[in-house]
Amino acid sequence: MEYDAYIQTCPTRMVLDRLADKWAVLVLGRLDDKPVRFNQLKREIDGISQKVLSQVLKKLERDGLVSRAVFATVPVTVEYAITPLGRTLSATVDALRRWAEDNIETVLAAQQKYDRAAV
Amino acid sequence: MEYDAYIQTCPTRMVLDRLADKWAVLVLGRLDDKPVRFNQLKREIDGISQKVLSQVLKKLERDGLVSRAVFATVPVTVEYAITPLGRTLSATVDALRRWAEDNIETVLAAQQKYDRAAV
DNA sequence: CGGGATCCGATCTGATACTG
DNA sequence: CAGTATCAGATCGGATCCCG
Repeated sequence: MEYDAYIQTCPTRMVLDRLADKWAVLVLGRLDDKPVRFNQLKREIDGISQKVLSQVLKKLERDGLVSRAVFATVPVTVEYAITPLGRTLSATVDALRRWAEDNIETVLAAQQKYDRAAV
Repeated sequence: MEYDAYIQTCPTRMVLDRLADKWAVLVLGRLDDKPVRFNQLKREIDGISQKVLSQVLKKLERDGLVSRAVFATVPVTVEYAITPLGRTLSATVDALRRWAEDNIETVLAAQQKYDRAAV
């Protein structure tokens, strides 16, 4: 209720709120290569429901990170593509991806140590 | 149920799941300067409840991103600090922060355009 | 001071069904 | 094909009370 207003005052929080949706990151990553259609995205992103995918795409489009193109074929074809703005964000997220891959071992080790101590 | 098992196979998803918690990022950012005590954190991070703060700190500690030091004062003092590992992640997140600040105008403009069109 | 335990309403999700 | 609408279940988050 007041959070929406508050969020506008903090850009970082806003962007993080978007990325907080892990699906958004996966969708963006998937679109980074080339435009993809709705059901193809659904098939390629393991575990996402069509409802959530549709919601995520709408948010990404609203933020100007993804574009939506409709082709008047029968049946209709809709292609989602990453925008130049989306691409710059994607590049930034890549740094995070690298961090994750580089440090996953360390994190997993820390978790195991923590869990053993907690018993 | 099976998601926990799945997540282990994808480092990026795991790290994103941690950062997906917007509070985690805020806590990490706040600890980046210097160690802080529990209630001080609660006061400084606007809007967080003590329950959520406690949960977030536990997760960050489990991941080895934050350390917890207890001092036997009366009453007891607990100080949370960022670890070297946490610091490297924090640096990566900073890139995201910069992207957010640099592009917030563009994103807000896109949102307004989208909302006008949707009417 | 630094939390844990509990209750409870708000939110999110998945599954299913339907449409242009 | 590309979605929207709906409903029931799971999860989350805040508020409150309590303890060492």
